[in-house]
Amino acid sequence: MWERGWGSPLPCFWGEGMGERAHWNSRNASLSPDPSPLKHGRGERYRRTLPASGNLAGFVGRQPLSPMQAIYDPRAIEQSAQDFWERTRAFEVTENPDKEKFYCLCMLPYPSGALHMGHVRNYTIGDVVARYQRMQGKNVLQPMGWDAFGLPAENAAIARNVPPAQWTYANIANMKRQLKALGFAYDWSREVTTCTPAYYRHEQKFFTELFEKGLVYRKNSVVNFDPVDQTVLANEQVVDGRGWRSGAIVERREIPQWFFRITDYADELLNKLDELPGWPDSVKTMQRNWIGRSEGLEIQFDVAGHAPLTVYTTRPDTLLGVTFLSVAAEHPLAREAAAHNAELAAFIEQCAHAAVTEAALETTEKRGVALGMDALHPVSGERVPIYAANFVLMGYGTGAVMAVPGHDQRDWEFATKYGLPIRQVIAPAAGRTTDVVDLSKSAYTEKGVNVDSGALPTGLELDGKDYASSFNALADWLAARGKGQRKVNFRLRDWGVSRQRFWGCPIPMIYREDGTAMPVPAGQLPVVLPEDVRFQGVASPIKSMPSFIETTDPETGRPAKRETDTFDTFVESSWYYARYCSPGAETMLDERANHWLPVDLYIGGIEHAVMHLLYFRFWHKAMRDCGYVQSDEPATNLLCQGMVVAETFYREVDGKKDWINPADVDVERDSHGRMIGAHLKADGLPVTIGPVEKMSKSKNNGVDPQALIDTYGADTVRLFSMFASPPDQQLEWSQSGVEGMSRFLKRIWRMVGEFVAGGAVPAFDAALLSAADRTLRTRLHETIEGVNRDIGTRYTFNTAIAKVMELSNHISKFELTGPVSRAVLQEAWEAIVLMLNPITPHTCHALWQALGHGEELIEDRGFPKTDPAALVKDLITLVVQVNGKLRGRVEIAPGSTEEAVRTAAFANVDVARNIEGKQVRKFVWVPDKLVNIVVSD
RNA sequence: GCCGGAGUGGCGGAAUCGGUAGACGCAGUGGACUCAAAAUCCACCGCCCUUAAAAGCGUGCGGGUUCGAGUCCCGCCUCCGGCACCA
Repeated sequence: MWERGWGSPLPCFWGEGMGERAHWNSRNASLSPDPSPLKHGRGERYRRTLPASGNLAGFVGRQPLSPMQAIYDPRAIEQSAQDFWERTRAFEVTENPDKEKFYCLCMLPYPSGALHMGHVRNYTIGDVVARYQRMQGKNVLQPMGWDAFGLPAENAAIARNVPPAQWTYANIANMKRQLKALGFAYDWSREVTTCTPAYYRHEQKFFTELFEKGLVYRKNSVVNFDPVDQTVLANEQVVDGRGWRSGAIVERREIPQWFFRITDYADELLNKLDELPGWPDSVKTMQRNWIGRSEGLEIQFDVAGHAPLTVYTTRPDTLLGVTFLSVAAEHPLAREAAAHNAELAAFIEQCAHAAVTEAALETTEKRGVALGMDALHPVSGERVPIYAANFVLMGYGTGAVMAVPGHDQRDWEFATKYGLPIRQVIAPAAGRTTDVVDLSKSAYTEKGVNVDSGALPTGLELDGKDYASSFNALADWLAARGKGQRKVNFRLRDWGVSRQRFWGCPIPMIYREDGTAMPVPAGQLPVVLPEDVRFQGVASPIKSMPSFIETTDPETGRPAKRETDTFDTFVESSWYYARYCSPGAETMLDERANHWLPVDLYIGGIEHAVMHLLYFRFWHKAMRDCGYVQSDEPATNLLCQGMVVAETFYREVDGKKDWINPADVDVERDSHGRMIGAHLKADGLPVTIGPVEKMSKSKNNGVDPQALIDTYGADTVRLFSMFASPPDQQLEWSQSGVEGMSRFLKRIWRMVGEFVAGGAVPAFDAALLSAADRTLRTRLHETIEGVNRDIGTRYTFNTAIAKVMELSNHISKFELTGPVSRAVLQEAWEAIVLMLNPITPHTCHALWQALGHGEELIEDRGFPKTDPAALVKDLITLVVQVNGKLRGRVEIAPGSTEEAVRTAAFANVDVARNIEGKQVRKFVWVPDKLVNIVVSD
């Protein structure tokens, strides 16, 4: 494990012997100290010390100021700052019409037991933005809560024989303590826990409202069924086609389930994406593709003696190329044909055990069996065979598709495999001369012009027509004969919310004696999930609990049964953001929600790009249509963070990899710093270096944030998570990188200490600035400008930190040269503390006091502002290229004319050498930036 | 399979609107301080050829556009996220 401990709390304080280490003022000893009176009785402060850590509880909250200790002691600093925030309720907010609001929201955590680095990263990003926005004078809401229902609690309950509720609440307590230790500026008075009736009662009520509006319905849908455990399995619980616990071959089963009509909102969910400029393009593109709006035709194929088969296609132009149809294995037609076809029956049986995920469907080998039935082509009247195929699912669309092997690659592969005819009816359009059509090698899938359509009925000419014309011709012709119609289709499917699990919100429905369903009346809500339960096996306890199930029909008083399924946990996470705005409200939301919504910045993992973020948008629109909110969209800006990854190490034992935590490994490097080997600390023997992968239990490469906080302090952990990479890319964990951040904080601490120990600060007077003072001020204000842009608009916290580091490097080289040099340094240090405050708030809370201020909330001080006068420069460096290659630099006044620049450029000795004896062809001038002299021999 | 990303020194990354590739940090090398170590401070640090200077090469691979490409276009490769019951 990580080395723990806090270094030695040396009784050594600034002003008592460390002063001569302060190199800038020791070099310039004659310039300081200033004899003028001290600002706030500085001298006295250095005589007070923090008590030894461990005795802090009695200290914090009563002493007015923490004196500055020579050694950077994160434990004491962080405890003191956190106590100050808690004591003053610094981050509790109420609606304030006089201030601009900013709602900063992070995706709420699942209480799995302990924080992981992904949480730390997510919540640090949120906290940096929240504190920064507060420093911009805004009224910032930053809440936190718990996505407390879910599968892992049931697994823990089964494994340890504790009720899921007990496990969940214990995890919440632990993780809340960890969040507080990281110093996040949350308004905890708004905390929500989704597994409490106080939360889910509103969701049950809203569900019944949606039911009354017709936005909820019940239909059959496929699940994974474990025949041994007699239970429904999540996709994650199916491993290689078997139940993860029982090992039984999983079966597909159709059971009735509740659905939200999210497809009613498909058009709005799609169109409103165009009005979300603050969302990443990648997420909007994924959502567009997920919704998948398409325009096509629904076409009927007659089947002798049966109802016609309806297929949907976006390529009706290829209709004359149809050589067979495919239906799902569960299709009634296939079932009927199987009655006297053993091969087909066996195939259907096999399909009943196949995985149901789209990925599995698309990647498993396409197979099929002929039904021995034909359909009639609606245009040509030809007989085309019908196949049962494993890549068509009942329930998605009509359960039947038309196959055009000449112009669809999947159909081509199927036809090639089963010897079905492949017919070309599309040829490259004029101008597409590079297209090669060789149907013996692959399908031609481009849109082109129709050819070889054969003998067509009068009034339907296709040959020579392009995609749009043949689409229209066929749509009209088929519609006139009742064989087809235009149809807008969506890939998006309705949202199935029924789960056959215990640890979820009960679906508030009642089944009457006649089997019809009705919602639980408002007066009888909430339907409370019993918390004190023990699992007998793996099934949900309420499914065999008469006290839960048995009820009465509220209209007739006759016996009735409750629904025992619970909601998908995405339901709870679809509206928590709104509930934060109305804490304690008797209804789901009250007027306060409209004050705070929409969320100004929503931060979370990219893995939620489609499902959660689409449900979240859908729910907001449904709430709007029920009168709960006024806005159309839940969040105006979205920031998706990357994963946290780490190196992996392992040893092979009997061909099995035994993964070793990076914390337990020492790495050897060669003289260039390349990693050449690693060995286990415990036994000194070598281990194999694996790839860099997402932190996970299975690869044992997770790093415990708590151990890092204990060793380095929360600010170091926060600083590292923000510095190591930009928020939207993956973050690679590095032990030495964390140590580097710790070094930086210690260095800043020491430098501020040395500066303060240098004595009083003269008043700032621009007229007295030396050249060096002016240069430092220019750098300072360039930094302020850059950091404002990086944190406020670009969200590139890594470059903001780099800029502050660069500035601190300049300060360490800065020499006092004028009467107001110390005033410039005071300005610089105050600005640095303010700029770093969103990222390392505890350290900055202490440094701010060290710089002569009282204990106060830095957020209310405001973020530093750029002084435009400080940005003005006398000379700038202009780059001179010859034929696009850098050959020289010239110093020139900003705003110089092209002629002046040309003269200076040609006068440069390095440039002259490179153009000597050559002819100047062109002179490219980019004002105040560069010139490019194009020459030839 | 489909959808969306990413690929730059030994490593994480910077280059913000097509204009100086490698900011900042880590690792490493040399030095100062120390009895010594740790800590700290100073210097160096893409590759290649060099005493040095200068030149050449260099942003996953192959082409293209441009005075100029990490950045734009076309075609690939590899890795990562998602694919509807993990959250």
